[in-house]
Amino acid sequence: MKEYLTGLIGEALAALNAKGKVNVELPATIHIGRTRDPAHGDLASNVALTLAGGAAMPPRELARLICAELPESAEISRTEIAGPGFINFFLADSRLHSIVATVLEQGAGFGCCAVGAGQSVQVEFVSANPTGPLHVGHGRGAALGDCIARLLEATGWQVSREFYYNDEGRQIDNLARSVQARCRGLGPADENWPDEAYRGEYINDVAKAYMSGVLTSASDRQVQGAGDPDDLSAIREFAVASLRREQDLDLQAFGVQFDVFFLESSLHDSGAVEATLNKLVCAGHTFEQDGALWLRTTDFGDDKDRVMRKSGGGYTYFLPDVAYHHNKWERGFKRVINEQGADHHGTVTRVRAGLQALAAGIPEAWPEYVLHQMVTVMRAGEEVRISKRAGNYVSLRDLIDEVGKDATRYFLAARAPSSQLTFDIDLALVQSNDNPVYYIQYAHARACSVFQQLAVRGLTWSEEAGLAGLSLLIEDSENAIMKKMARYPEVVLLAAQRSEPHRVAIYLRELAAEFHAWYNAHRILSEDRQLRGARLALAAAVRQVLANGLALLGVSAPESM
RNA sequence: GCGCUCGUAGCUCAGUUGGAUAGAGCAUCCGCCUUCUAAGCGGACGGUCCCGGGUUCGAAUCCUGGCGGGCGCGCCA
Repeated sequence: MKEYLTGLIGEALAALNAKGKVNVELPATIHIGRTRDPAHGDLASNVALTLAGGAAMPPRELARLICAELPESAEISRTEIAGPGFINFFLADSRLHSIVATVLEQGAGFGCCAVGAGQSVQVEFVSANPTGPLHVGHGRGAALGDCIARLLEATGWQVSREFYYNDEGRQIDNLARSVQARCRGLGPADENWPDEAYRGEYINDVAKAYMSGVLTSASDRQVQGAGDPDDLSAIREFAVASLRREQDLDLQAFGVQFDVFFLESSLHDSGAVEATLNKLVCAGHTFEQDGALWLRTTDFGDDKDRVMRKSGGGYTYFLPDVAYHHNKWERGFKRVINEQGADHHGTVTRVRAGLQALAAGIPEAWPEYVLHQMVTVMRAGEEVRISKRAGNYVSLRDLIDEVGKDATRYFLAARAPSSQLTFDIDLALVQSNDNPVYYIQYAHARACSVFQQLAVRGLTWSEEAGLAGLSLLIEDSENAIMKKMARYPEVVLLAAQRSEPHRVAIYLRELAAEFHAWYNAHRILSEDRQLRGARLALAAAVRQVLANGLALLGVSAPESM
């Protein structure tokens, strides 16, 4: 529709030029925007404002000339000049009504498009190391990453969800030693309790399971407890599997699934880390200093050079990171989105610099990053510092158990990733009924219940007849709903393109509000059969759009509440 | 100190890449259930869009300088 209007305006300007009434250069782009206030029509253009200077006439005068010269169109009921010189377009009612038919016809596919068709994209998210249960911060990553993946799927992309973690290394050693200490009956208060050991109660559970020979299975591994407190390596294997399993359960409760679990250790085992190192050395971007091997990342925009191999001989985390991303590239992902907490923003430049140094033809801005700001957790008016070592935890699972999957997902996905968010546990519990997600779900349930009432009253409705009577929908609240529904595909596309799922959440709240207002003001099950039919068609369309949007957020759409 | 990021109503947050009178929810106050679900609706109250300059027809939005919060700056991951 916007393209259509720019075409009309272009024609009008060309005609004015030809007639010599004005002399302006045709702009490269004519901007058409949606109006905020219904009194300003449906769409508006600022073209007269931007061209007034060049045309040497007042904007309103130019706008008047353009309007007079606009070709006749059945799509537009009227135009109007407003404010400093905006041209407001009022669309024909038939145009507005057609959205109802479109929604019902496309069903679950309404809002989807094919801009990503034939292309694959990898979304990496959560990527928590198996040293403890997932906390609220991971939850935000899980909600955002999964919603971004769903948005990409809705816009035609083929999406692979990936979870990367380290199953060896220092953190994992520490985990193993912590479990071992528990196996030996030690507690944090004991003298021989290892330094830096994890104190959480879950460590004790793992130790007990290990000692009693439990078979633990995670989505990507399965290990039996060996029962030997001296076998640190067996403890490590078992502990990693146990915590992976716990995380699986957390993710499952949250409605998140992964296609690939990628182990950092596999990069070492396959020789990919060394191969990456060799390539970097051969490419001539490395140097030795103080016994360590450095990569000159400053050549690629970093603010300081980075060590790859320590003077002691081991590799820093930086090198496997580069190897991992090179691996992603070699797997053929021309597009990769990494969803991470903002505390990792330092790695963005580093990893990209490392990839550039490989000279593998990887674009400079690859991979993409979506960094969410930190979640601060408040309880009893005080900030809860999350510390694995202290066992001070606000686990994702607790949250799901207490306020529910839907409310938690909505809460964590409904804010822009770039905004810090405060999760007040007490408030979340007290106000769980005031969570906007229920407001949206309630609108869906209400729409469903109207159809149940229809059956109860022994009435019937056909979509065909309902659509035939759409011209009877003349109330302001009905127009508002139809306008809002027509926007849905744009919202989905924008949210997908910008990796901002919160746009869908905000939109759904607005649509639900329009629906509730209409529901309160007018009876859908009117005595008038034709009007009833048309309103039921509108209700069915709203129900569909709400369901589609909630699905993008991974939130259920209940038929009754 | 340097880098990234954010700053909008008492609180939590939107604001469609520069548009018209800056919007929601919660909280507070006043109304609405013998009629399709009151987890709802209508109304009121509430603003120095952190501050100062700049760009232009027009700035919460872009540029610049401050102030304030968060995060990151290790041969830790």
